[in-house]
Amino acid sequence: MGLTKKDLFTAEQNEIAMVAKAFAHPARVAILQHLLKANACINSDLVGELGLAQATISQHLKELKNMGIIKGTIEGTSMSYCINPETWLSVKNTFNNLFDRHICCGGEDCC
Amino acid sequence: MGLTKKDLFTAEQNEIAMVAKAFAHPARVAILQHLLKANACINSDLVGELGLAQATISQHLKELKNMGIIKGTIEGTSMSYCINPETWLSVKNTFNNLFDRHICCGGEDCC
DNA sequence: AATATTAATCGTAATATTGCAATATAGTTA
DNA sequence: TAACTATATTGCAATATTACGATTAATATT
Repeated sequence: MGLTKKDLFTAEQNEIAMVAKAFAHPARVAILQHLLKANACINSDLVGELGLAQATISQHLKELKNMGIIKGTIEGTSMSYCINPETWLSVKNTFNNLFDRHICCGGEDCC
Repeated sequence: MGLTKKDLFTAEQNEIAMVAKAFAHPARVAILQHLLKANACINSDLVGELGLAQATISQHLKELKNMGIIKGTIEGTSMSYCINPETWLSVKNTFNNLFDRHICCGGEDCC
């Protein structure tokens, strides 16, 4: 059907899936990488940096902001976006908690 | 249009986006979590565990296998899936390389 | 006030994803 | 070899995502 059956899964599973979507599109990865490098930037910076239309960038920024992974503050005449440090750390921990659960293969084959 | 313009982005950005999709659906997260816990499992285990149809599970397993994040070996009459340790480590490193690029905010506000 | 500048939102089109029933395939067992 | 078991594939249908032009809104600048 194309409708994710969220009710079948745990809150943690839905949470991980939601956060992973922040990274699941190259434009959003590019935006995040640019923010990591530049510390902060505005919509028009990204329109120049990536080759996407202003409306498209704005939409990706909105999604990232809804996920809490970036935040925007009014900077004079424009909106300045940056990484949300608290969420960033939380996302890092969420992923590493998952990554570190793989403990098999202490040398021998595990499957 | 709904068509991701991959050619606008770097190989690394497309790679991260591709890998993130493994985690961007709760059913796939559930499958990976089950594999982390059980070490290995077969399609029918997952059909019982999650509430999805056999065909749907099979499709998610196929995607995860295409991404290289799991691998399947013939185990008697059925197909046994497990985490691919090499890819798992590589994905962990890819994400942490990104996570660790956030170095701002040594106490003061960064944006 | 008229005019830029900047970004958000709306409307729409195209493509992608999700899910499942039905069917196909392959190995196993009676 | 016929029935059974287990999984993959096919063929839809429904929903989600991506992208952009056009419009709107809000603030500066002249």
